[in-house]
Amino acid sequence: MKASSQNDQAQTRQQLLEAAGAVFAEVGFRNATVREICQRAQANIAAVNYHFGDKEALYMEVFRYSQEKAHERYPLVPETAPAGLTPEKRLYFFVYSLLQRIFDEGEAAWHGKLMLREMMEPTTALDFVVGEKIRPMSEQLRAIVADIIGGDPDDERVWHCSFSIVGQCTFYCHSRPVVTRLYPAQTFETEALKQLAEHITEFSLAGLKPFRAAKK
Amino acid sequence: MKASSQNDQAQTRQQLLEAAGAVFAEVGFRNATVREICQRAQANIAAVNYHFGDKEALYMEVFRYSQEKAHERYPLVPETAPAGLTPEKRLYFFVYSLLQRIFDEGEAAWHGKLMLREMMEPTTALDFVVGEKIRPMSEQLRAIVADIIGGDPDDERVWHCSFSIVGQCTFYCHSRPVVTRLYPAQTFETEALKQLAEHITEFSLAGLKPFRAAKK
DNA sequence: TGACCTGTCAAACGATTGTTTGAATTATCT
DNA sequence: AGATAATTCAAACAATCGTTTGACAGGTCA
Repeated sequence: MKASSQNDQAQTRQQLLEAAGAVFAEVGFRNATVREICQRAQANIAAVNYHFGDKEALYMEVFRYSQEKAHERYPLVPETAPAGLTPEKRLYFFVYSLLQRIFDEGEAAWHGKLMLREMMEPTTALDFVVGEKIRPMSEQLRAIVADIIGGDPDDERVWHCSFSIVGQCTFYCHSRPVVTRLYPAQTFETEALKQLAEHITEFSLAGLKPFRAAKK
Repeated sequence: MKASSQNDQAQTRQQLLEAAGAVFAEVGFRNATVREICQRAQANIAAVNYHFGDKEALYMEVFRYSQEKAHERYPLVPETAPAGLTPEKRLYFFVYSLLQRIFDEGEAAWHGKLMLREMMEPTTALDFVVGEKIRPMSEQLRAIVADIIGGDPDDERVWHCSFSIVGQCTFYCHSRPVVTRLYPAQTFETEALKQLAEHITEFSLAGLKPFRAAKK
């Protein structure tokens, strides 16, 4: 049939992307095998090399693909939060959105996990994702922090405070195996994430206070 | 000669341990090759299997070995800080000691990096290190936090606050490639670590304030 | 000295990796 | 329908992995 064949063309590529995203996120680039990716995608072993060239090119494509998915699911704060909000409310939205990204269990979860792996063992994909995604998020957060404590978004104080906030969020993901062993009561479903976001926001808003009013 | 042979016996084992520690810390367990370890240790390819059985047994031995090294270099806070200190001072010592462990560049650095890798891809070694090292550190930190905000060290509030503190510390290590790309001004030598410890302590002490006095 | 244990070494083993090949199959277009 | 291009497939490729093997050297104890 015509329809199925047309689908198959793009479908194999798509299935390879999704299967590769899952596998790369689970075991990392080097530990991922082309055979398993093709098996999950119900494609032939040669499919990766035919459609993408080699394993590394597939990896880069997966990065771009997963970034789109993550962005359309969890847009940046300015797009999702009503304008004119207080900086404190904007901080809460930022934290909650970041936690959601990180702990998403579905397809959009690849991006978070892939980024975590990039942080440990950077490849050329990291430069891409830093410039494309992380830097805008950093500027956004630093703008919020600067609104709260005053001063320029490029101040060392603002940088360190924003790192303190992001560090609290990423910790639960980076150290998840440790957290679950240490404190099994901690879960990561929707309601728990909300409580976590509230805690981190409250802790951070209070933590920012001593850094206020240092206006030159 | 007698001496050299006796030395060689233990010496090969020792060199294997140190070489393996370096390689495992650099590229992780699965990506580390027995050939490279033996090459760095100036030993034969069969040396690992002869002295340790297999690659995994070597990995566990490296974990134990590096833990000893790390502990004798950066003992826990109660051993290094004078007793009777205020909880605020003890928190600073805890933060600074943790940062030192994490960013040590020498031999003792293996342990920190190996632990980071365990958190991403846990093996059986993680259970060992959590029970042996991380849990005591967690209890220590939660005792400090409980001293500051009151309540039981097992309160959910205390747990989350201690995670907020540790998260700030580990962030710079977990996300180091991102931090250096985003904010190249950030360095990690002794003086910078001290300033970082001061910032995190100040941020955290202020952040703890809203959680005080919630005594039942 | 001669038997015995310990440790080292080069060589090879089987398994798995990413990639390539050439034929078979399917879709596209005149 | 027939020719052409695109895609899939099983099989094999060379390279690398952890591990095993058997020969060889040196020290110990009878």
